[in-house]
Amino acid sequence: MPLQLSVDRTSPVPLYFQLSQQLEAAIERGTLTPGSLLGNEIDLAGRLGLSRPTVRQAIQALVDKGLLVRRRGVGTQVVHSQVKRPLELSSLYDDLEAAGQKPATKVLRNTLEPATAEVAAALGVAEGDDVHLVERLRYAHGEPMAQLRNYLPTGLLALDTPQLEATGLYRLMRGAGITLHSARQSVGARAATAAEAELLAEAVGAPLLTMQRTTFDDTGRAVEFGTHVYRAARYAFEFQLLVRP
Amino acid sequence: MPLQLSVDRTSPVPLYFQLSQQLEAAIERGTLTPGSLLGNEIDLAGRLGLSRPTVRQAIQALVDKGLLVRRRGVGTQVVHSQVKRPLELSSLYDDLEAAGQKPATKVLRNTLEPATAEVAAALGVAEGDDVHLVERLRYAHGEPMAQLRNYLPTGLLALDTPQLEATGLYRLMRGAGITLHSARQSVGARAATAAEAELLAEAVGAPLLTMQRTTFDDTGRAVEFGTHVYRAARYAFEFQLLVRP
DNA sequence: GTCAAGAGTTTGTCCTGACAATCAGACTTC
DNA sequence: GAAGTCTGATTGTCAGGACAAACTCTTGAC
Repeated sequence: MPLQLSVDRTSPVPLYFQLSQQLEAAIERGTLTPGSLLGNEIDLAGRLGLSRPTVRQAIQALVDKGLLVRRRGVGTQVVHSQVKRPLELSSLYDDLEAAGQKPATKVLRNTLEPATAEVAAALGVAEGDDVHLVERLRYAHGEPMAQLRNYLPTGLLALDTPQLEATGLYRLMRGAGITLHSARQSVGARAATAAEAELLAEAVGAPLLTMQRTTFDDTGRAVEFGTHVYRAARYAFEFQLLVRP
Repeated sequence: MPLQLSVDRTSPVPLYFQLSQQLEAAIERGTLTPGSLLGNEIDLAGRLGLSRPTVRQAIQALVDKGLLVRRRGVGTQVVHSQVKRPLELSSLYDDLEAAGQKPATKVLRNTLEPATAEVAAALGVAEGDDVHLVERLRYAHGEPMAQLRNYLPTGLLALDTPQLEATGLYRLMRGAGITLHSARQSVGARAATAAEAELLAEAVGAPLLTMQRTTFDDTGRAVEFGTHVYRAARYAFEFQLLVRP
């Protein structure tokens, strides 16, 4: 009921964003319980000394995140469900780390190779052009988990093997000033080949989860193409998704 | 360059939505080419006889969809990449239909069953309570493609077998006035059991793609829990996802 | 020629105000 | 008692204006 909200007008952080974060924190903390009404926008604006559009912008951000639901004539309610996060472009590294499993990485290859037709098409370069190839084996709890093979255009990023073993590829890219925008993914399954079985300590023919992903930055340039193979017995993709209204 | 834009003020469709749809259509059609500037918001508003907030709302909708990128001091650009759609909560039926493969469905079971512990937990009902069980086999091009098993709480929807064979489950739910809000999914892989192999015309031990999904409506109520099995040789999940800034 | 400063452009944020559409509940009427 | 009807509450849409922040390009200085 108390629900302390306040904004700092001297801060460079936008007002709507401050409000949005405070509301999200209150939901996370349980101060705003699922199903509870938020109180109407006009009052809220008045109490905070903000205008209604600003308050609406803050609320809209949380509606887009799936945390709130608005109903005309009724009000804005906290959605009561196990919303975690609406599927981000996360790396396996981050996923594992978030799950509390300290991931380890072994770089198997880090070279320049001429692009095959498939890679060239995905990255938008000419066939035969040199591209970076990074092949890694990722472990969790000391067990091999996945074989990750990534292709990157040249001249985008310095790929340092020690760094690749210490963190994830996406972090390196973000750190290099590349703003990831979207990705096209394909998730399937197939039986393990002899080489894969050897590498992942599985039997030949064991089911593997496969993922192909092309990632684009905000200029539409393909910045990465990866074909990955996961041990199905050890890993599954978990995600939350929102229906866009 | 011409780019015919106009809004109909007598229409009940919101102005920002009319504009947003026209812009999206122009991008789809190729009239607005990737990388091209959209022209500044003030002018655009003036030319259309709209206010700037309305134009901004229209543009924002497309930015959220990943079709446009805004840059302060530069302008709004059409993102040039193969954006299709940012992963909707789509049913297999819709997916197949969109791919031009006429899907067929055979209902194997449509009964009431007591909920197991797993189903009860997913749907938020008591263990042993009756729930609907719908088991279907889905075909594409006359070939079996997937086994779909769905559990639904009672009293939500009339599950008519002929209707289930004619369309997808999600369409039925939407038609019954249920507004889908979010879903929690898990995608994995495993080897086919003897029963699954028989049903899907695969060999025992063949890799299968598995998906579990719990769907929630906008009140946070679980409205469906499904465990599905796809022939990995015939199907893969394809989707596009956006990085939320 | 190179680098820095400044001007102009464009989006980002925020305000005030107004009316419309929709929903829930109380009220009226039959 | 049941059905329709009205009323109040709340979000949805739209206008117009103002200033701030970030980017690009030109201009100027060295």
